[in-house]
Amino acid sequence: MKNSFSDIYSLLQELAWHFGDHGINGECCEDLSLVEFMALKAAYENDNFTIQDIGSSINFTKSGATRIIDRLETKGYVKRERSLSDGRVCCVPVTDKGAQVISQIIKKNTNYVEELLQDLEPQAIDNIKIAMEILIKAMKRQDIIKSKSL
Amino acid sequence: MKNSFSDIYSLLQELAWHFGDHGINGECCEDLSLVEFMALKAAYENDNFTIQDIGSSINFTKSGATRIIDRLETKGYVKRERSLSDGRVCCVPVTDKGAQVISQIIKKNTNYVEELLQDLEPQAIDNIKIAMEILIKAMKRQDIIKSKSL
DNA sequence: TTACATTAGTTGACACCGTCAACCAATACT
DNA sequence: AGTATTGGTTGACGGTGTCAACTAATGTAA
Repeated sequence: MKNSFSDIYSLLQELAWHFGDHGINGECCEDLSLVEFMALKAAYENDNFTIQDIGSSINFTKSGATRIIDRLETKGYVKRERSLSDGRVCCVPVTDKGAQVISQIIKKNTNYVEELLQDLEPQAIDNIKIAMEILIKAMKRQDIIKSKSL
Repeated sequence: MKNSFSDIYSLLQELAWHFGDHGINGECCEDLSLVEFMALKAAYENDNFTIQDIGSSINFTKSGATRIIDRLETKGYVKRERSLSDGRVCCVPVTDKGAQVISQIIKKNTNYVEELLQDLEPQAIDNIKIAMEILIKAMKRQDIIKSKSL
């Protein structure tokens, strides 16, 4: 049983490496690094996300977040808009071009996953999905526990 | 069904992020970055691995590999040894200290996974393991196909 | 044996990237 | 009004991987 955990860890490690910075997602798409993609996705999925929100959602300092938004802005994927209710905060709406690039990346990677798994039984595919959902749920719960204990 | 693939992709993305450079493994252990850990692990698991072997196993150029080995060497985790049969190649044996740090990291992360999953039924844990093995097997097969088609 | 080609590894210059600390401007507190 | 706080930006910096040029060892062929 103990051994199962270490197997799972090493499998996770391998998966993470493959889908991380240095694997298929290193190039990600056109002109986005993985970090930039994650930031863009965060902005895309959360209306009125501020720069610091984006930073903390990807574990960066606020100056790091500023720099990433700089890059995304010069690439035309987001805009900076001062909040009307509070002149300090910057909201970062995603432009049409940004939304387009996001969905393009997601589509491409979804296709990749489909290629990977196409030969499996529907049942097996579902099992994979369920297994990963359980894992991620456990991960998130753990995060909450850790953040409380600080 | 199509939708399952996109779900799985996004779950994979999340997992990879969590276990990647910026998540729990960003700090990895003591004084190793994730990249360094992967290189050290590659050297550890393969006897007589050369510097370029290590580089290609983590998708780096040979000069990148040299730099990583530099760091691992100054930290005392590997040694450089010219091959006796070919004076050009460097083998990179892992020192005792290196082996120790590797097993320490693996242990720590195994514990983390155990913490995550301890409340699950043994059956569920096994399912997770099986699901991930299938995924990785598919991944590797795909890699081979891709490398052949180049 | 000499001359040329190839291969493993190293190094200097460089560009990219995220952090830190100092800073500015807007808002909140009293 | 005056001070403290907060969101965001910027300059300086250190860390890191690449590229191209290099050295040294090996292979090849006359």
